[in-house]
Amino acid sequence: MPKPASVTKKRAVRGSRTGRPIMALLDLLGRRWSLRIIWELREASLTSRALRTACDEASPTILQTRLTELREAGFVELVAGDGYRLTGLGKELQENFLAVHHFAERWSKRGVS
Amino acid sequence: MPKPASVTKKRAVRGSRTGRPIMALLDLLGRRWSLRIIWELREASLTSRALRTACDEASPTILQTRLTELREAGFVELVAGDGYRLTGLGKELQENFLAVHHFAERWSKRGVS
DNA sequence: TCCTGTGCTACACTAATTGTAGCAATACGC
DNA sequence: GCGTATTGCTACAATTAGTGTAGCACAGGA
Repeated sequence: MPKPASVTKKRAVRGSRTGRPIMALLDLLGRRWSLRIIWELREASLTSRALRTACDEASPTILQTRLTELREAGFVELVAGDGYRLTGLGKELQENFLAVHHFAERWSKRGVS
Repeated sequence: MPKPASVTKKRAVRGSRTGRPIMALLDLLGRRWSLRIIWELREASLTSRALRTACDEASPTILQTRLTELREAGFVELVAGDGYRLTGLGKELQENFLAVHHFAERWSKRGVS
């Protein structure tokens, strides 16, 4: 059973002190693997192991850290027997990134010097 | 022993080897201050000092690194006498983030526990 | 029982980021 | 000329964040 992770001390999102939510979000998403995790969960829920595989065998330490942060932010949830998946809020965020995805395709086609 | 750290050695975007541009983009944007820089340049060009101020006095070392990466990616350019500004490509990317900005506002209004 | 898979953590190591200081070049006013 | 201020940018030690490997406790299934 998941034990309440009590000892997470520092997790306040940088920029949140400014009172501008975009700063807090930009900071959270600007941490390694955050965007990638949301991206990989875009279609189906994944177990922690499957997510690790999808994320190019990233370190479980940092994946676990990011998952905790994303869960606290309300973007991701852990469903018993089904692994991690996006919440409604997470799906909303992900949809905003679809545009970025399409942009990435166009971007890659340009001479990136 | 501390190694002789030469600057600007490795900057290939992680994930680019997979051939999936979204991975390369997610990795580039997932580095600290990348998203923030694009955000701060959304309306006007800024000199390096002004950008540093806008970015909460972030270290010039990393800002310079990110600016170089973003310039190589074609999102940002340095205009003599006018500082840094988004390119057409950068503006395009930034527009995709407007949706995320609006999302951030709604996100902050929810009980973030 | 022995497997296997899950979420998750410990640990030492390496890479990334920070903070402070400072450089060379340019442009001002004197 | 000289001082001074601003630009883009860099050095470097210290700190923080992330990596990689190993392993834990728990929950089925055979």
